[in-house]
Amino acid sequence: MTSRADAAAEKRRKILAAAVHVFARQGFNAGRVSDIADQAGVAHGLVYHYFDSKDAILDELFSDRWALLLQASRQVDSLDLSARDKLAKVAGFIVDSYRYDPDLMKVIIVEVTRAANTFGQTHLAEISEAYSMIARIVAEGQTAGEFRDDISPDYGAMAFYGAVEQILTGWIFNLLPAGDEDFERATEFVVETVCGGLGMPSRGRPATAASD
Amino acid sequence: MTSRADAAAEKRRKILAAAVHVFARQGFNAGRVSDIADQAGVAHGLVYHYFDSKDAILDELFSDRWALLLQASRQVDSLDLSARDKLAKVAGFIVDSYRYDPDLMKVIIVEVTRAANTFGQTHLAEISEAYSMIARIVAEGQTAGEFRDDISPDYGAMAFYGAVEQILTGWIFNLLPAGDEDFERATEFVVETVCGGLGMPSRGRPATAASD
Amino acid sequence: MTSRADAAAEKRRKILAAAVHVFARQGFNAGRVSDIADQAGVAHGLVYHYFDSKDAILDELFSDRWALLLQASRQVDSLDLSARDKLAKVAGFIVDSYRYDPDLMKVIIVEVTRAANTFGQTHLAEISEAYSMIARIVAEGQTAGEFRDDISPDYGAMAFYGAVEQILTGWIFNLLPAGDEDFERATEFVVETVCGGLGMPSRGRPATAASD
Amino acid sequence: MTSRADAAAEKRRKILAAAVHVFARQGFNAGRVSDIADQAGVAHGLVYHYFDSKDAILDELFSDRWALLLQASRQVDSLDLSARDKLAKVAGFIVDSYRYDPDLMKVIIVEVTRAANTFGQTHLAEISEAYSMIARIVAEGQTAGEFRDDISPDYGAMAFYGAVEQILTGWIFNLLPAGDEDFERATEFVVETVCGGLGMPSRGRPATAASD
DNA sequence: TATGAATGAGCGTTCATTCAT
DNA sequence: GATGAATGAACGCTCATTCAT
Repeated sequence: MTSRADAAAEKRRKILAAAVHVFARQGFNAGRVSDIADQAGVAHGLVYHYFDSKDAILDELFSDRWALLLQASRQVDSLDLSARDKLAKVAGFIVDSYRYDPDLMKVIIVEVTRAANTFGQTHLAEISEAYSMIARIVAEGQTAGEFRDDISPDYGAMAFYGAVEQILTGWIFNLLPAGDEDFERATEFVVETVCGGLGMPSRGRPATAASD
Repeated sequence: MTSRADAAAEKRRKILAAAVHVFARQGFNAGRVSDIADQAGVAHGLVYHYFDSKDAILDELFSDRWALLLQASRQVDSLDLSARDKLAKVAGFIVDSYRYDPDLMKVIIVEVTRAANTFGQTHLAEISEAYSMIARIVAEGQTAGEFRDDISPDYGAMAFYGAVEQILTGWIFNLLPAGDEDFERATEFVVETVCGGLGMPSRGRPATAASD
Repeated sequence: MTSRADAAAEKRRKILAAAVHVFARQGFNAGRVSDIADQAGVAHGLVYHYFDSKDAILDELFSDRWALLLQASRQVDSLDLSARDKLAKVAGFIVDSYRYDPDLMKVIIVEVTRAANTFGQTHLAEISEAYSMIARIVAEGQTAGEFRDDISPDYGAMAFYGAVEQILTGWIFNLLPAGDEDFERATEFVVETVCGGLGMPSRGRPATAASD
Repeated sequence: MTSRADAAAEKRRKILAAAVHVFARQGFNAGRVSDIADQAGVAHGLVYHYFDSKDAILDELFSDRWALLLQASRQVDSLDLSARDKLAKVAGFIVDSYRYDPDLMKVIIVEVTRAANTFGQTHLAEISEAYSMIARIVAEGQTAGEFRDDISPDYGAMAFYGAVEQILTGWIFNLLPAGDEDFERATEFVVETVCGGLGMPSRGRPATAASD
């Protein structure tokens, strides 16, 4: 009975997947609606039956995936874990997102989270919610005495998220190896770097910060 | 004597500045060549007297500024400083670049360093040279016993650079306060986060990493 | 059933006809794509739905018509006729082409067959095939003893074709009367001139050439 | 004393020569004024000191050369020669013109004598004067009983001129060999073809023309 | 004379979007 | 739902011409 609705939903998904493919390879601007239609195997007019505009496609692509990230972060935050482990789970989720669908994450990172004049602005609320969520985890870590409190949670969160996104950027640009084991170690490396610091643990606390 | 040549060079600079202005506000794609000409107060044809194409303008904008970053990094690396202080100087240079000309750095970050399909690809060699330079500083820190050596210098460099760029992104998106004191503290925060770690110093070595 | 495809093909033909009209009056360079669209009564964007470029329109215009000329020449050559009658048929075909669609032949002659730097170069193979075909007819006439053999077939062919094209040029420039009877006599005149010669038949063979 | 005027005239000639070079290689439309200036080794603004416009350059190029042709034809006509010999001298002059300065003749043939919408129209009077001159020679030949009178002098003239121009076209397109001996034989071939006819002299009068 | 910076009209082309079928 | 013909705003770029120096 729902076969018709199913078929429609199926087409819709096909178009979204095609858009990911096209945007990842050509970029949002260079990727034409007709390229998406070709990739999806439909007439390009049909794209407008399912979506209001080319922008709307990227909007949906981003929002859907980002909602998962927000949901995952929210859920992680509610668990009874150390701040560090929470950050590890968030980083893991992002890395796995890339691992599972690199094209989609590439599109999101390249076309949205840094696109200050276009989609980044449109989705600013969603994006900053993720940052806030991470900042909250950091703040909780500080409150719990797990994290030092001389670093603003906002800055800490940005540093953490930036480090993670940059690793993905490294994969996107083919500057970092992207084998299975690399994905597995990446999360650990990032968390270890941001939480443990690059410096030797024995080396006492940052003289620089103290003396400054 | 060279007044005519000077005037020409001056116009050229004016067009570049106008391009920065336009690209920062409208983005590279939405920013029209005629917008740049208007902003520079010249006929749009003149833009093509000084530049081969719209692309060439952004290329030059990026390459000129990035060359300064590479040069500064190279110079920093040659100094007799701890790895941490070297990273601090590099981060400081990037932050100051933004402080001195936020529009230009916004353009670079938004339109180039993450633009995997367009300018990022074109300038990949220059971009990755910066990453390599940072990785070298990390590696030297490891060799000197200042940094732990269980984190790949490449990943460490990416984490460090990503953290810095994300702070700038925060400013660009107006998500982080961007007053004078903020600029001043930012460098310290990032370096302290990446080198010292968010975790409490007393907390010994990362249990996670060790047990994993 | 194929009404839609038919309508599309019809539009395509309409655009080609409009292009002939525009190119014949303004020349290829001065004739704008939007002029063609206006003449065809369509939006100028549609021109690019059917053709790759403005150049492609002229390419097709030429190639289609020239193919007919080549085909006609080929067919004529296969008939059991004297060389003179074959040339008469070829000349007649060209004259009739002009008579039937003077604008198209004007475009071909003005924009292609003499355009050594642009379209003439592009279509050199097609153009020279026509010359070769004529040269072959001349050569066969020589072999058969119908034509004298002291004139290179290549030169003879060029002289013949040049004479024909020049008559058309005369019509194009309005230097020769172009009434129905003129078209009818033109072929005869050209053939008679080139085959029979302007000189008096009784006058024996070229004293000049011999004495020179 | 006139050294300054001489120098100026020298520059002027240099620019004309450069224009010939450029127009012959790129065509009138594609050849830019700045290309001409480059070729002449002067600033492109200077071109406008000597010429009113780009068009004016080609106008002068054509008119100067064509005036020589008209003058030569006029002079030939005044000589006491057979019509055939007069035509031979005219053809020889044209062939020699090409031989002496192929680029200039290429420009004239490609950009003017067939350019019905642009320069051909502008110079129609000059062009048609040449045709008339040739037609007069033919007519005189008929009056003198040297040429048959069943071919209109106008058509005969067009056939003759077209044949000559087509030989030049063959050289321009590299379809005919263009060695010294080729130049020498070319005139003879054309005159022999047009005056003597391709047909065997013995062959009596054209049956076709008579019966048609 | 000579330079080349400056102008701006003009054109080919692209492509998101609409809509009749 | 599905097609793809049709639209037209928009934009990068060219280049003849002008003119201050």
